[in-house]
Amino acid sequence: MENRRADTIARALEEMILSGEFAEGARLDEIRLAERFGVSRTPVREAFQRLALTGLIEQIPRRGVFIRQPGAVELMEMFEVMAELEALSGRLAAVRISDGALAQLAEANGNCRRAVEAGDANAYYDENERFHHIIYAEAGSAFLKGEVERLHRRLKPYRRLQLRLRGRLAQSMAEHEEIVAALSAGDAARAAKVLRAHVAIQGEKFHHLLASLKPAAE
Amino acid sequence: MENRRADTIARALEEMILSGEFAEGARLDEIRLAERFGVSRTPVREAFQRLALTGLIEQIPRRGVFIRQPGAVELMEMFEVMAELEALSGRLAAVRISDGALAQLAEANGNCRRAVEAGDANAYYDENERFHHIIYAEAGSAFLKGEVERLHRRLKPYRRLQLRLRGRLAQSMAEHEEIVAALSAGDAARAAKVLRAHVAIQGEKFHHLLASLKPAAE
DNA sequence: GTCAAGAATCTTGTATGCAAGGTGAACCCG
DNA sequence: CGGGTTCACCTTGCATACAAGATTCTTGAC
Repeated sequence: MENRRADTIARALEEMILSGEFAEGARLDEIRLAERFGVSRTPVREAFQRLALTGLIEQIPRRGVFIRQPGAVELMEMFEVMAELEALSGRLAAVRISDGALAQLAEANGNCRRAVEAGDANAYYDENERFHHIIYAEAGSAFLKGEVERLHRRLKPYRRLQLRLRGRLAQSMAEHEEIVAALSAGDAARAAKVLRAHVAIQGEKFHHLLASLKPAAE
Repeated sequence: MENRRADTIARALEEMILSGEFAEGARLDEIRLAERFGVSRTPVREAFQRLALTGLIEQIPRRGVFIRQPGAVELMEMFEVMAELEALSGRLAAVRISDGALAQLAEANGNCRRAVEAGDANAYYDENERFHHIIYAEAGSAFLKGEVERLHRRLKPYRRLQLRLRGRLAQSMAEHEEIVAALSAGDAARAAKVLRAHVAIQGEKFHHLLASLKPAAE
């Protein structure tokens, strides 16, 4: 579906940006990146086009492309939209999920619990990823899956960050239990409600985190 | 924010595709399009990149780009997601909308009513556009606005089509009245519910339309 | 006559060259 | 000495040339 090198570069760049390799507002030098990847400017420029569409970078004509980290307000907005899409996923998955997927969900959740007990935020994070992706898939809507996964990727680093908040792991775990219960019961409304809250609270937590870090921000 | 010519071409191509200028599955010839627009292949290829991201075309490596019209199932899925985003817009707008915007909404709705009485589907369509865009804007979330407008554009031709269904205009009009009432009352839950139904029913109507047109489809 | 293999051609993907626009610095004038 | 203007350099945007892969047509063999 994708160009060979341009695709590779786009993914690599996305990874680099999301992992915080570049400072906010920094300019991305086409030539330097091309040299770094061992290609010409063309595939780098194509990668820029894609990342600009997803909002990771901003292209200013005749000026260049710049790293664009969303501010606290925009992040809240993104989590807000994410919450709705997750809620929809849950509502659909509640009536469509297979027994096998339910078992996988329980397994991922078990791994999550063990990670919480071990205080291993990274392990929790990984299994949490798996947990949510199962729900996306079981919603049975290819389009929704694409949209929600796109936003999921975009919010990845921020979700990870807020997991560090004290007590958030345990709370998140409890929410997961509720989600599994609702899905197992086939209770669409409850699954939607719980998932919406589960995601929305992440946005709020993150907002708190930001506010405590830089009081004069935004 | 955009490249000069590549942006122009992307918009022109989007318009051409959405207006049904190309057949389903047709290949888009870079060279021919470049000649048609009077530019080289480069900006055309950049435009392709963008359209591929929005799902309008599909790029197959070393094969070319092809028109990709969503099938009935995918359209339903898209309307389903759209319904959630509209519902969120309504829920937020209900508590944030200004008096001025409410007046504009009432005005657009009045124009809609006159269009219905005149049986003018096109006029209704235009004012309907305005009506929804006001709600998107009044939700007060730049990110949500971007997402919902993107989907709105994508679904444009299909929404237009289903308006031709007998009785749909009057029904849609009644739904608009309810939406205005909910927003005026500041009733977030009701606004969300009505808007969700208003959009979801469009997907269903469209499905019926397709089913009646080609019984052996999908 | 049909099927398969190979070559020619066409198309995409990448590299590089060139032009236009913008930024920054230096120089001139007040 | 400060501010404004101009010039030079740098970066992006576009065009074109080149390479690699895919398709199709032709040719040959069975």
